Amino acid sequence: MSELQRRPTLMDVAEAAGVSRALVSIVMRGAPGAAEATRQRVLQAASDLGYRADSRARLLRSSRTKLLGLAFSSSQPFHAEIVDAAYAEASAKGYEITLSAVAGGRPEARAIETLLDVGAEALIIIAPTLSVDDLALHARQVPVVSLLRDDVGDLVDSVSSDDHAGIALAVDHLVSLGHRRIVHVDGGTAVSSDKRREAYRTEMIRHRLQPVVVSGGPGEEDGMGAGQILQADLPTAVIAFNDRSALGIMESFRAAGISIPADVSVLGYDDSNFAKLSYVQLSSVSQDAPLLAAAAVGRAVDRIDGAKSPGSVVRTPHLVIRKTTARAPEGNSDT
Amino acid sequence: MSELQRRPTLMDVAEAAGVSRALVSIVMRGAPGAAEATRQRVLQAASDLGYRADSRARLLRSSRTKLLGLAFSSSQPFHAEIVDAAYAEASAKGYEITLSAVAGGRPEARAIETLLDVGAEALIIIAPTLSVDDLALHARQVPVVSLLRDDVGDLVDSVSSDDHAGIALAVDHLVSLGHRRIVHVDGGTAVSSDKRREAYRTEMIRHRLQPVVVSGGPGEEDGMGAGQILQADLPTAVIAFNDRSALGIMESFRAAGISIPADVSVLGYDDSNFAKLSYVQLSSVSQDAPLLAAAAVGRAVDRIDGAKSPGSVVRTPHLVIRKTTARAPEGNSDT
DNA sequence: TGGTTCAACTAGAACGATCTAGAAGATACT
DNA sequence: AGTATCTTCTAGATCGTTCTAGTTGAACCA
Repeated sequence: MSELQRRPTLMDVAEAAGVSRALVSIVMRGAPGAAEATRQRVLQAASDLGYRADSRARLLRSSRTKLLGLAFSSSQPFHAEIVDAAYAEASAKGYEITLSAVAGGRPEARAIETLLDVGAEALIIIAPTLSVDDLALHARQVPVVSLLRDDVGDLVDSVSSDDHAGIALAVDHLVSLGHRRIVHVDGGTAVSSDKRREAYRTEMIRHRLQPVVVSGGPGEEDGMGAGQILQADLPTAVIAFNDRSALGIMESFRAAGISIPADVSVLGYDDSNFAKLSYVQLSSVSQDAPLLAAAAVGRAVDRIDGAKSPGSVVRTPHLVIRKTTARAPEGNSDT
Repeated sequence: MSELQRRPTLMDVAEAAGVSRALVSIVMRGAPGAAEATRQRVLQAASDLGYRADSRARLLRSSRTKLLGLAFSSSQPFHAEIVDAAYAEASAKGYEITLSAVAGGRPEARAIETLLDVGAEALIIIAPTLSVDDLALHARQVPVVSLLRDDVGDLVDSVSSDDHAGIALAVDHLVSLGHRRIVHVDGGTAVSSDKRREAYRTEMIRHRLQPVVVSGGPGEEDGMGAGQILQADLPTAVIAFNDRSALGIMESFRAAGISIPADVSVLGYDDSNFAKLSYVQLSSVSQDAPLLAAAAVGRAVDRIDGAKSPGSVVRTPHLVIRKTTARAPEGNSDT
């Protein structure tokens, strides 16, 4: 019944159309050098046979794959947003993207192997955890672009978001609303947690305010825990490490009857999809996934096309104000 | 400085080791037919040169890619869970997986093209939206396994979860807790919404209870809307189309001061990652992503290895009871 | 001694595309 | 007419592997 027939080759199409292999190749690539009539005849034959070029053979010969390898972590919603955007950008530049996920039992190194095996011409790695040396090793073979991490040595490109600027936006926004007691719930050991914490400290001091950091983490649970601690001596505003943490903080406040933003303002980071939900409406610092993705794809393509030296691109995040931040409550002065 | 050097080939290794190309090939594949001493010499030369087999050439020749193509939707967290599990299962069976995402501007057809282009030997498509005819078309070329959808004709395999059994579990559970006024908030136009709604109806009738369906959808917002409606005449239990909808329903109840599960029990569907969160603790019907993924990969590999006819596998979901379901409140009799 | 068997190795043809160089035929120019 | 030029097409090499069919030489046996 459903037997798998051998895949037709250039030769089959050539015979069917009564021309040479080479000419079929010309027609299929849309290259110049074929008469219009013949072109039509060949295309007809090809579609009759259900011909589809074997990319292995094609790429073996031409050594161009037009393929960008993208390694991401399947458990991170933010990565998924970047993946989406990368597809769009790549296809606009005439490239395809192959994905490889870093999952539970699947280390980054493995994901990269796979990408190279299918012939990616460049690697885009979201938040690489590999050592600088390992990254450099791969960079000798193909251009490597690191996304969301910038301390990757000078052999690999990096595209990242300016954490300091993001936190500065957050602090400025809250200060301009009259807040003075602004606490930061940090990301614990998560990537870029250190940067954001330090940025928070310097920005607070710049405003001549007292920085207070409560330790947290990247998940809702971490936010919950931090929220409990904060209730003992409630500040007027909280800057969370990310949106998920913010969600936990808010949940803990709500359970205690603390109202947001009347009693306390909460600001997230990432502007994740769920921040937009009607019942969340979380104000957040947006890293703008589409822009980051576009920049990464752009770098990768430039490098493939011969741009000599790697460089680093830093994008400035922006603030998305929704319903969880408001003016500081009256008569709440600090130290 | 960082110039990309030409990738070393079998020939280079052969010269370095002073043997023929063929022998190097034998050694690299670990095939029998080389003396131990030579084998070591070749391996040494290979690692000195940093040799890594060109899979395009290899696969062109052997016409085996050991590659499974997996198409998924990047915006669905549940798909991500399946992807994770599929990786593990595939590598246990000696296969690699290439991913292709169905994203905003990127239709399923495009994703499939890409998978075939890189040489996938079989296609696993999560919740395919393609027509039965289109699927059959691809199935003539490679084995195709449909995940989470079973009406796909008899040329393609399907692995799905038994929606009727899942809903039956849900209804039975609530009935056993003494609930009689159980409402279903459906999934609107979402895939398998019809099936779950019908299953709910028959199961309710089987228990001689009055089925009541409120129309909803797959997102939190849809749940919110349905929650508002339900408040007018509160039932003792709600079965949501999925977890996200359940979350919306709960949020709407909470805002109205209705307590869960004291006043009303809420049951989700999917057992998503967030259902486990400490402040959610949602009871839910689990479709068991790892099992589904394993079954799909298993089918794909069997078909590649020559299993003749496609078949369909249906897995039975199970119930995960957490904190949102409890005994029905006393003295709340129905019609 | 001469034949068989076996392990260790190699030459060269695949695989299915692209690419280079050139042939054949039509057209234009002097 | 003779030649240059352009378009359309083709033969054959090539990419880096694997595979088939050997070849070589040593060991074994009667």
